[in-house]
Amino acid sequence: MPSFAPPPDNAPLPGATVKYVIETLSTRIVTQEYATEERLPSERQLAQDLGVARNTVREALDHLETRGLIRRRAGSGSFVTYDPDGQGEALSPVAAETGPLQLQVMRGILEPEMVRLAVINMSPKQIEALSVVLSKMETIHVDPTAFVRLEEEFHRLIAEGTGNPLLVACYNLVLDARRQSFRAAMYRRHLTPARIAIYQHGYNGLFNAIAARDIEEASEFMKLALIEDQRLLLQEE
Amino acid sequence: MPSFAPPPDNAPLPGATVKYVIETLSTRIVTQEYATEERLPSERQLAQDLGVARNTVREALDHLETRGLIRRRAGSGSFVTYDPDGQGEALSPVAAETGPLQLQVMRGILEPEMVRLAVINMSPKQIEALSVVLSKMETIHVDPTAFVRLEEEFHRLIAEGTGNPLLVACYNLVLDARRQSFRAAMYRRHLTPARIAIYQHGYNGLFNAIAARDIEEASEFMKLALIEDQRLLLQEE
DNA sequence: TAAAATAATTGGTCCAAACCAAATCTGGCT
DNA sequence: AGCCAGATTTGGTTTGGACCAATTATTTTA
Repeated sequence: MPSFAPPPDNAPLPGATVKYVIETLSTRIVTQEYATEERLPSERQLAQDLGVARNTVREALDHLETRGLIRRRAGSGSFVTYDPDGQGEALSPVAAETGPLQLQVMRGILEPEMVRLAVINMSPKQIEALSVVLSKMETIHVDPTAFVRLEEEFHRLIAEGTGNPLLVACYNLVLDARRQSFRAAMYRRHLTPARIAIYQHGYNGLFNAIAARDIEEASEFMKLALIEDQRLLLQEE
Repeated sequence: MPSFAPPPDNAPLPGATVKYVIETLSTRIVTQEYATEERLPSERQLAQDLGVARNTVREALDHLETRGLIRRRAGSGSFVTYDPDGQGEALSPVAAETGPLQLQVMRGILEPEMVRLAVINMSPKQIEALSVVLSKMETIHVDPTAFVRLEEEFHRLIAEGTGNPLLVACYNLVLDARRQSFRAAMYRRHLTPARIAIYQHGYNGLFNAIAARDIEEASEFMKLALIEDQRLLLQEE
């Protein structure tokens, strides 16, 4: 008989160990805990540290490699290829032809519903991952590039929290377009420290609403973040 | 020291076992030794027959699944999805892992808003194109495959009618997933002539609402079509 | 000191076993 | 017949261990 209570967390629950490792490592990479070009610990070491079998670590690394976050060399090690300042990241073609207004429209459709689904479906572990990203965000006060990157990770985690692969795929397109828009905005120095502080406050509220499983509150915060982005992206000068 | 003699073959040589299994199985599938829709032997059986571990068989099956040759259902078996009669348009990977319920959720989010934007933005020429597809649909009374294809075209035109490339890109993913779901539904002969007639009536009303620029009416018809699809895709037998 | 041999480390591949959850099959009951 | 409970089968996940091949570090040797 299945129990109503959520799975007893903290240690990876059966059937989700690989995902746990993927989450853990990709977060460390995106947050530059493992810096670009850096060698990450050996598979055997990671296995021991994370308390899983080496096979499991390998599966996770396979995933990271196909996602282009790392590259592996036999006998040498696994190296971070993910580059935050990736000028060279190939944006999907749709991102190029999507204007800021069209982006906002699409986000306005997806995000409020997305966060509702996420609030309902996110596991404690996923919420924990969210909090990790949030706390990293709170340490940033100036660097717009780093902040936007973490913001994106935050959004991605919410999308994945819905458990809907189709929604995740769609939202990835949205995030691509968003990244492109923000690149221009950062170039114009619109993302000032003052603005960053505003965002931090908003995301903090959003996270608390999610953690408290308050659907409407979370949806409202999501809309506020969207409006804030709108101010940033659509302002003309 | 490497030996001059060629590797003692017949049995897979070390370091190429997975490839050997992939080769063997994909050949059997493409040559229809395992026919389309047929269930192939269980993983444990294959492992024994081919003289390898079940793990190795699984790795090979993973590969075949991502290549779209087979589909696996826990507790049921692995089935050949490869269809030599070229209909086999490669579905995007997300379509494969999207369940009918998840598809419905995503459509419920996108379509009502999408049709609103379309009603506002569609040019007379685009509406004309819609009417052409609609009249083609009305000539079909039996053939589910042809009808579904036209239906998809109808939806695609609406998406393009929004003038939002990002939305179009997202909705293409949705249509991919929808096509995959409908494939199964058609196989189970759920799309009967009676149902087709119901759809035709609905699409007719939807078109009239769009042509009349009646936003709310169009959105309502769109929701009705979605509910009808829901009946078709989520019905159990 | 420089080159060569050797050891240690690292990712790559494969195997064997155990357990889970979903789906299916089976036997007995009404 | 029809239904239901339990045994069985099937894919899904994870563990742990063994060996290989590429690389790097270390030691030995000329």
